[in-house]
Amino acid sequence: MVKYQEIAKDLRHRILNKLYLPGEQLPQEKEMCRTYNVSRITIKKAVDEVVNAGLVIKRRGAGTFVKAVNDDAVKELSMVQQFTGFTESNTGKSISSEIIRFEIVHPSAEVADKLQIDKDGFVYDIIRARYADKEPFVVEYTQMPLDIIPGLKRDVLLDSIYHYIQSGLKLKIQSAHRAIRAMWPNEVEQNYLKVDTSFPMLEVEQVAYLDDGRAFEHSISRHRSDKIIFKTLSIRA
Amino acid sequence: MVKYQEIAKDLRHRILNKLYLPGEQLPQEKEMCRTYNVSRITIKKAVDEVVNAGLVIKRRGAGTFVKAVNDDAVKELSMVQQFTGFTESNTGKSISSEIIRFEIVHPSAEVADKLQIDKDGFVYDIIRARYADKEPFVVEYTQMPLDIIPGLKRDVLLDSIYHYIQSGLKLKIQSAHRAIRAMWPNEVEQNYLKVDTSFPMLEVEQVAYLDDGRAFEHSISRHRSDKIIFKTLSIRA
DNA sequence: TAGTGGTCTAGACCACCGG
DNA sequence: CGGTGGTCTAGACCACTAA
Repeated sequence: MVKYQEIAKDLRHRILNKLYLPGEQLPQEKEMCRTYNVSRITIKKAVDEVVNAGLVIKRRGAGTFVKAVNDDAVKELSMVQQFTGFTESNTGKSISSEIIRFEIVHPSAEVADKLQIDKDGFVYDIIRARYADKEPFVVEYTQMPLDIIPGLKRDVLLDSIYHYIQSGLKLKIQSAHRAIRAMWPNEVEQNYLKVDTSFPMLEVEQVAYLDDGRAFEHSISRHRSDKIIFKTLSIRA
Repeated sequence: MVKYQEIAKDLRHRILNKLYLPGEQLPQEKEMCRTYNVSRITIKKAVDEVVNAGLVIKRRGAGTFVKAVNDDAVKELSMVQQFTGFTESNTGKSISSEIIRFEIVHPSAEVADKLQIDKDGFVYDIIRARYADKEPFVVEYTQMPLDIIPGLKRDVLLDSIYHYIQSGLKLKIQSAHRAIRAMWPNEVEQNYLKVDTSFPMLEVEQVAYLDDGRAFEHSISRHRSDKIIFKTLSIRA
């Protein structure tokens, strides 16, 4: 691990352990340079990481201050920093999947546009219900281009597609663009998730990208609203 | 505007105008240094802005590449960069408010904890219904500490609280922590938003912070699900 | 192995905040 | 006004990718 990450980790720990209290000013950047024996740009990069983690605030002309974030929120901030911003009530539970549909088709015009691929190409068209300890919590509709993700089999769908992409195909996932809405469940979701017509669902539509810039997945996930919360942190530019 | 922002703006425009095509490699950093006549760190900071805007991807050892993002998504990315990530179907409409409740009370234990204030202090307790061209779209439940936001009056609530905080009180808003869920509407929401018991709602719970680190607002907004989409972009660390 | 972006330095000047 | 963080330089070395 490089210097600025080490320093950022140290600052996070000091804040979480209340060595720096909410509202308190952190040491100035020049002083930190002496403390950690690094240049000022390195300190700046370290502190910026902690700003983006939501723990502190910088003000030109004034200093750097610890935010008054409550303890529960702080714990979740470390989660938000992960790739997904989801808090599912599934931690520690065993996840399994049921395959509802697994076909190869031409993409719809909409999906072809979102994935920026040709309408004449082929995509997997997958529908899965996912279970945590045999409790159903989400139905996922996924399309992925055949030529980017070759060799998909049923056993991969039963396990984790993302694991296959990263470990099996050695591809790297870079980012995801998401849109979140509330919805009613359709008939499929009512059946698999065991909810009635009026039960509210949280829909997450996602386009995900590899580190070469190609879109490799379009998916729509319809979650039972009692099983998921989406958390996010926005910092004003 | 400083150099790296100018360069970032130029790169964004080139990508949006297809001078750099999806999948295409951008000029290497050293070449950009010559083109823009700046140092490499400045180029790095400019390109990082474009990465965070979701338009390009950097790979050590390989280069910087334009993401295959579809045009609609690109347009919305510039919106996502704003403070709020919301796409309401309200652009260009006149927003008005109806005050349902406006009291000063002691905070609940939960709100006191989330705002990190004393339970013996006072907070405004506000409930508002908000309209776009007389169409109701959201009910907001807001608590704000009296000593941080003094002098709140009914006419401010009818207009914009955020405008009063920034222009009237000269305070600066730094960040917001949000949790998003799907829900049924309660009786108040059913009445004001003109929806029935089973209509799904998108709830956004928010704690907002000033640039001195103090939490100044806790709010819960219940949106008609047909009037709002929440958009977000996550990039893997 | 050649070429890419990632990290880091030591120092300079600037914009902004607060007393 | 002194002190803060913001920007920027010119250069060095490193880690990683791809051929």
